[in-house]
Amino acid sequence: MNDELLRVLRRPPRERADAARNRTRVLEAASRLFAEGGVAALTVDAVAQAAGVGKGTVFRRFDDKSGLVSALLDQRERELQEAVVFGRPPLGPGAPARERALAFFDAYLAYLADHLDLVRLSETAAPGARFRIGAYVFWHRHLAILCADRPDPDHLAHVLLGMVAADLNAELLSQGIDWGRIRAGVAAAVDALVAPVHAP
Amino acid sequence: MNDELLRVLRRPPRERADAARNRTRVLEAASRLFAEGGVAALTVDAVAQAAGVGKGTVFRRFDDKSGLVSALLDQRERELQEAVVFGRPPLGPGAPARERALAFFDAYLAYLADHLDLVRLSETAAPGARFRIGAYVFWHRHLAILCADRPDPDHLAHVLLGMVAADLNAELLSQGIDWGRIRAGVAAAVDALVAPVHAP
DNA sequence: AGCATAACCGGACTTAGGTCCGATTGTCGA
DNA sequence: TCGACAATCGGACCTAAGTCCGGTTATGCT
Repeated sequence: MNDELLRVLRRPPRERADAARNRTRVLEAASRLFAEGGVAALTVDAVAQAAGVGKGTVFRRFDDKSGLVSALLDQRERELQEAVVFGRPPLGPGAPARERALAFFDAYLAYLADHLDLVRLSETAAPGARFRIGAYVFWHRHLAILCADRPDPDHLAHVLLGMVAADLNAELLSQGIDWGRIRAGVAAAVDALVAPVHAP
Repeated sequence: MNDELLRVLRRPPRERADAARNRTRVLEAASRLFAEGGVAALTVDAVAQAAGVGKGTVFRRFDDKSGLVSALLDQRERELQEAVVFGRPPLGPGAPARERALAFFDAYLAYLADHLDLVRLSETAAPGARFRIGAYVFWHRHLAILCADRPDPDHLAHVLLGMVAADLNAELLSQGIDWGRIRAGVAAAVDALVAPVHAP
């Protein structure tokens, strides 16, 4: 039982070398397949085969397909997150809440426009996947803090993020509503929703 | 070619008796399976077998699983639609736009609370299924008309409907946000978004 | 260096939605 | 009543996500 105690105290052993190598292989293979054939070519079997790895390995690393695609998007999303936390106003700290929110949605829509297919895949691979992605939780906190003076910031933040759901915006585009209208519409809504409670 | 002409002019032949009988059988089987085992029991194979019908038949009638579930919900949804078109204010015609919108969301949230699992299934069975359902198109028109004086009623109506997406609300419930908070939050958002443009 | 252990690997297997096509059967016109 | 046509039927088949488990290998301790 001394052994057990020691094992608990010991820091978790670092990732095995083969595991790390396989992770990068899988991500590279996925990236290449997507570049060549779009989302249609991005099946787990194809990725595993292209990476020279078993299917089980992919699922152990990334949990599910949604996780794999999220990992592909991770880099870009991280940049946006850092700009929000450490960047200059109005995206970063320092600007009034409403302007920060507007800046965030502008930046996020640009990101979405660049990666709509992949984001959509990561959000719809499994029902409810969208809300489990780390980035979603992050954006939700950010917006809830910006709306702190409203009656229910938690709910409002979810509603705001609903406007940038990949599925919705893919549908809007297919209906002929272009990114310009989307940006304008989102900005107007943010303006109306994040405004401080108006005194009558 | 005379034949062909006649065939075109002739009204489309009514649904074959066996086809109609099978449709009701499938719907009854689906309804029973759901009552007994919830959404988990609602697989297409199980429904087909319980209805004593081949799998192909189910798909021919209802296109896909989403269509089957939508058909199950059709009755209830129709009642709501009729109340909106022919009912008394504030849900029906006659009340100011903002009040009609508020009444609609209240009624829809009640419907959603009663059938969350099924609605979720019908909305997430296939990516983008939500927007193809007839009812969605109907609600979208209704709301766009109510927002006619806003800059982009089309986009705004989509954003408003985003608040009652089944997936989102299932997530909110699982996070401990109850229907009372949801109703209040939605009402506040509708109030802010549907308000006529304020003169500065 | 050698060994015990735990993590990792990978492919066979399961599940479920959706497609297809030969066989069947209802419907319409004569 | 009967025949031809077209819609319908049904189950075998396909695809793709996700699970499982016996074999393998890196790791860390002695």
